[in-house]
Amino acid sequence: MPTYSPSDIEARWQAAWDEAGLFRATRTADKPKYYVLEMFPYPSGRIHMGHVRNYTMGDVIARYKMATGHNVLHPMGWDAFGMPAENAAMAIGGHPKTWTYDNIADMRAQMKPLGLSIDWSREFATCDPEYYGQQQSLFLDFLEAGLVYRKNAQVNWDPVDMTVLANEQVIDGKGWRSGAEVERRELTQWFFKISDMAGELKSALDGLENWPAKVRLMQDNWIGESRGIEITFHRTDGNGTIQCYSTRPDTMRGASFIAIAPDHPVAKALEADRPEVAAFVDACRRMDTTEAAMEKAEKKGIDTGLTVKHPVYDDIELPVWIGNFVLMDYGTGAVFGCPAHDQRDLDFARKYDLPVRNAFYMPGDMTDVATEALVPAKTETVSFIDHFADITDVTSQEAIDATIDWFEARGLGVGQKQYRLRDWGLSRQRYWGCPIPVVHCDTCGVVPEKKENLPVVLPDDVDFSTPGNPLDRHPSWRQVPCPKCGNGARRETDTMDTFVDSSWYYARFTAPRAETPTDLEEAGYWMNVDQYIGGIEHAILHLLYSRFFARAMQITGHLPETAIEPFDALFTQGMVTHEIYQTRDAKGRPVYHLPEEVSDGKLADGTEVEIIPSAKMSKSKKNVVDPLGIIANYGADTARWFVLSDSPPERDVEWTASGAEAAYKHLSRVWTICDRIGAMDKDAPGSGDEDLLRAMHKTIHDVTMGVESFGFNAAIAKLYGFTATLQKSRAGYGAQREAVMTLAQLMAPMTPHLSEDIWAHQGGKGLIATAPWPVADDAMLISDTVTLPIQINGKRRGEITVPADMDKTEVEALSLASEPVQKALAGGVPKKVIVVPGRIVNVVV
RNA sequence: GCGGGCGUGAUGGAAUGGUAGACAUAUCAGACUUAAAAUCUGAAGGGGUUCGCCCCGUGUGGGUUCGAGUCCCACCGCCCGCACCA
Repeated sequence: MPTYSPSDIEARWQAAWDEAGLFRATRTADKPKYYVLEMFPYPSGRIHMGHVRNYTMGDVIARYKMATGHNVLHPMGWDAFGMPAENAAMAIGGHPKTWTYDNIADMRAQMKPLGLSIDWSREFATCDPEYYGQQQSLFLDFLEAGLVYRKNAQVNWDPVDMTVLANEQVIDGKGWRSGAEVERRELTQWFFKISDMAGELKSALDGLENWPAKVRLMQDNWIGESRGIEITFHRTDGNGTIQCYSTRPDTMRGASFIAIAPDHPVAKALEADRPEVAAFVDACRRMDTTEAAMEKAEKKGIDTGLTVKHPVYDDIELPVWIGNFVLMDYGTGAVFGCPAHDQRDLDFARKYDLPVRNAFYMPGDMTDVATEALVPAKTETVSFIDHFADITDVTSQEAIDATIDWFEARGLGVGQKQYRLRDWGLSRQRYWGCPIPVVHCDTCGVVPEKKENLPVVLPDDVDFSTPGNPLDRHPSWRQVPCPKCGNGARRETDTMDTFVDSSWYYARFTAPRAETPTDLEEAGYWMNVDQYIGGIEHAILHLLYSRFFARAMQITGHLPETAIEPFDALFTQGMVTHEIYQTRDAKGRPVYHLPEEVSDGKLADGTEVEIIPSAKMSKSKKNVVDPLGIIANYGADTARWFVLSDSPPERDVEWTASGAEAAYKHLSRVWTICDRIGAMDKDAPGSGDEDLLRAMHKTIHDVTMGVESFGFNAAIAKLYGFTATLQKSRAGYGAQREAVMTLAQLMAPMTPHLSEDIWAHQGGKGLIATAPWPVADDAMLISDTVTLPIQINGKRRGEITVPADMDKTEVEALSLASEPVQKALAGGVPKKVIVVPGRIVNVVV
């Protein structure tokens, strides 16, 4: 047999799997189903190591589940709409559509050599009219169900991408993709009513036991529940009321002003008659264009001259101010200011000389608030000053609850939960996205497109020579008859946020060619996704939107009731990182070098490079390793083995040339062992058969546990260990053959090609991919004797080997008789002896 | 500021409260070779040693326990998420 030659092996077995149709999923009644899904890729045109790691993990699970008797669905598709296609069209010419489909073809060709157990017959791209047409159909159903609406709102405007962003897409005041400072603009936009489900999306997090706690917590914080009360303040001029939301009604006695948002209706009403108010409101709008500026902006206000009555103390009147810090879209857009117990209110009060009144003091310290607000922790007890609800000796939280009850009982306010989560704005002023299927008619208003007219297909003849939305400039595409009255009308030119596309693709995979968005029977069988795998960067956006969509699809009859939460288990994998190699040019600017240009810390011309610690692979830093190169040199199995080794899957793994080399060496070693065993004398007696088989069963046990618990690195360590044992074994042919075939099976989820080859060489029946997973024999896991460490006062001082089933008292007697214990006792009597059967003996002297 | 996580050899990392450092990398030594590479075998936390062993050791300090990397408390450092949210 020649040396290990992955390129021959891999192509051959991939063909064999294809021919057997091994990964094509169909419904069956005789096996439990298992749906494993990795977050589908954006077709950038090239796969990177992150993809390799992500899909390899999913593939390990899929192949393992297949071997353990599951009916596995493991699909793949393309998250194909989005800005890069348009940017490419603008930068290098061409069309987003050609660019995208060419990339998909390239990437599919790059992925196939990895030998993933994917059902390619279910493949689709979100930019296929077949897919986005169904998405438009969903949109219309959501619209009818009141889950989508249109409103005029302040939106986050990305001035570089020239489009609107969702709140979730604004990071540190900058666009998530362009990095540009986000501006506020007022536009009419479509919104998903995700905020209606805030409470449900939050409370259901508790049920997601197989999600990382971190992701649940991030979503929890993002949804952000607060309990409080909406209190009615009556205007002293008799012109109605102002509603204020507060989480601290217990400080009501200290209320000394009301602050309303610049866009509050009361403020807007004053603009016409009061130029100084209009000027202030206008300044608020113009000055605070960027999110970043808003965060730093000084707290400013203007007195409206209006006053309201204190809801409890009739004799107190509170001035109404407009404050630049009050947000119209949180709570009621109006707050009461209690300077004594809120730092921001105190700063505001000192600046504008408003009264500061304590509602309570710390026990034993009746000092009035001066420059620092008195804010007790929820569990702290404070001394209230003649509190109207008559509370004494209660914690801050109890005071809040009692006050809410008191207000509600008198009809002065209503207890409420308030969420931070806002509705999801989905309109984007882009070409390369799913058209929003509505028509604007001068007589009928906004009219949904008729379902029989779906899909509303993107026009191909568009011009990218100027920035902005080419659909807007298209000569004819917009002109359509109104679906209602038939008169001339205009198509909506906004397209959907690309996060809409990825919010339901998992459901579409269950019936990718259905003529409705989903097929309830297929979805009922395959959903939910049993194991979802992807990056932590989607902890909020994609996963929250998908959870909303699953609920919305259920309401509109597109998913069965069982599929409320789409992803039963979630695993967030770490990135693949690499060192960065840098030199400086004549002007001292950094110049980066690809890993293959560097050896021994030097370039080919001998220049030393500066090594910058490992970071996410990125083209700009040139710290990238191309999977195709690795596969060409070492084969897919080596790449797969490496990305699973060394680091726990949830953590980052650093790609090193030596590590990749080591993976290849190991696979070669396994190959050589298989070869050696094949050449063995079949009848020659061996020695140590039982030891080898015991080690084998222990490995079956450990690797199974490792794969089940996403401990791939630990499983691989055990496989290294067993390989070394097998390599040194002098056991007979039968035992060695059994050992190497089991080794191949245990490695098969990670290195499927090599495993198939070993299996075939050793005369295994059929394909290893379909062979049932080995089961550890419990009897072989228990040995006859066991070596127990002996501790004296908790420190290891020796060991004894005893029969595994030896009685506890006998073990104790033997331990006491052992040399180290005798030495430590020096003729005395131990204070205590602890014997943990099969584990350890501890003697306290 | 609020919420959460993590600190283990030169490096990546193992370790249901039970022999800390598995496995891998890098390093060193040996075998094979004219030599190198490849391959194989072995060493290796720090310090001491009369070569029997002994002492110290999982960020720091305390605690619980027969026994703590693991549990509890405080502190230090790093990382992540959120933040004008009333």
